[in-house]
Amino acid sequence: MKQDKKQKIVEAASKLFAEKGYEKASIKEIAKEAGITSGLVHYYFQNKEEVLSDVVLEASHQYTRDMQALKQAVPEGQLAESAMQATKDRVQKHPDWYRLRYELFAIGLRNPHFAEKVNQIIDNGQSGISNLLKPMMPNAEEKDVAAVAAILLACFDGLALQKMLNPDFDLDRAYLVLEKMAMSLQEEE
Amino acid sequence: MKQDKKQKIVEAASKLFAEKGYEKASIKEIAKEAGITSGLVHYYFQNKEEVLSDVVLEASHQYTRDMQALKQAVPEGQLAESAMQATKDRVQKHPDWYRLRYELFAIGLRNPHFAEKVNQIIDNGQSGISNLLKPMMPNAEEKDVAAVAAILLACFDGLALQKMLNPDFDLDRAYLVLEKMAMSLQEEE
DNA sequence: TCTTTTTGGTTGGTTGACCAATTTATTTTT
DNA sequence: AAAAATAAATTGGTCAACCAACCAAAAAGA
Repeated sequence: MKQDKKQKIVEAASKLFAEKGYEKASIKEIAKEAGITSGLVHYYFQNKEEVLSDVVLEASHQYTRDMQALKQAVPEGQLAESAMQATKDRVQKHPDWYRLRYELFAIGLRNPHFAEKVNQIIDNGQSGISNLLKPMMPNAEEKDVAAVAAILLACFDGLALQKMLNPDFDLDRAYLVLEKMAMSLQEEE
Repeated sequence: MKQDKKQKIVEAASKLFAEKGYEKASIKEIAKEAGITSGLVHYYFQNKEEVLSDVVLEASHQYTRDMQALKQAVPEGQLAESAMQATKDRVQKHPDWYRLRYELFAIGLRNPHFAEKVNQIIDNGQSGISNLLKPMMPNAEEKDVAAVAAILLACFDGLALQKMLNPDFDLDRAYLVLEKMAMSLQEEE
């Protein structure tokens, strides 16, 4: 029950942070979106920053959950291909997810107090990708696998950004080229 | 003279938008940073959004200028390598530049009114990279060159983000791997 | 009854927009 | 070239709107 309302607040905040940005999303609005009053937000959270903290935490878990769900739903041979496809589809299906992501990136960059927390979101994604990558690069050093994961993650976010800012952007072709680049790396090892 | 003060406002706004974000950087503060009073900001700009517009415009020009300067300063053979190095160095030398960039990305994503303008910043970077790439991929279709440029740009931004959020991130290794990936693409064509 | 949850309204402070008045620069007239 | 007139630049402050934080009291639940 308590968790219920708290969860609703985090969800409402995530949505509004993505839509209007952290600063412009007021606590009253968040409360309204969650179907409660503003006072209750302060009952569960000391201040707005604490709400943001929980939003960041939730965002970092979400990707891990999705990744593990995929891992269990798809045979190992097609895992890399499916992950790539799923990531590409996510741009169209959950633009708010990326909007929130970029909002949090910006907050992390300008607020050292949150940099570490926002970094967890990236780390989560990176280690998820690394796990998929390891079986495909058996001879590579762990650090190189991490580097490739970092690069792929950067591409996923960056290409999503370009597609969202410019609907004419050819996301499919970009992913085709990206796959080619990734594959070439595999053969070389 | 008129341009002098206007330019100062844009510079001050760029700095503060990068440091505190668009919403939290007040017009009074921007004016103070520029060494004037808030009323003058409204003399040159109708509202805060117009200031942001000019900041975006200036940001999109800056990269082009830097790119062209590099093109004239470095022999053609080392151009790709130098551009890569310069981009890597920029993370350490001008973190504010990336902070502003991500702030603008977030604004563009949540504000359709600015999406197109922010997209210009990306397009500028992309076409700059494309020009460097073309001589290296003579047999590739133009669309593929653009795709590679989009991927590289995404990597530059994403890796910079990771380095800034986490100083322990091994940027050098990531760039090493990235170069390897880019090179493999060249050989294949 | 006693505690937890929830409300609704208050408060001190900040902000963007706006403007009347003053100063500085430019042009015109003598 | 000095003086007068006009235009441009700049100030300082006002104002309504908004917000985060807070709290006393009501409602719900145990």
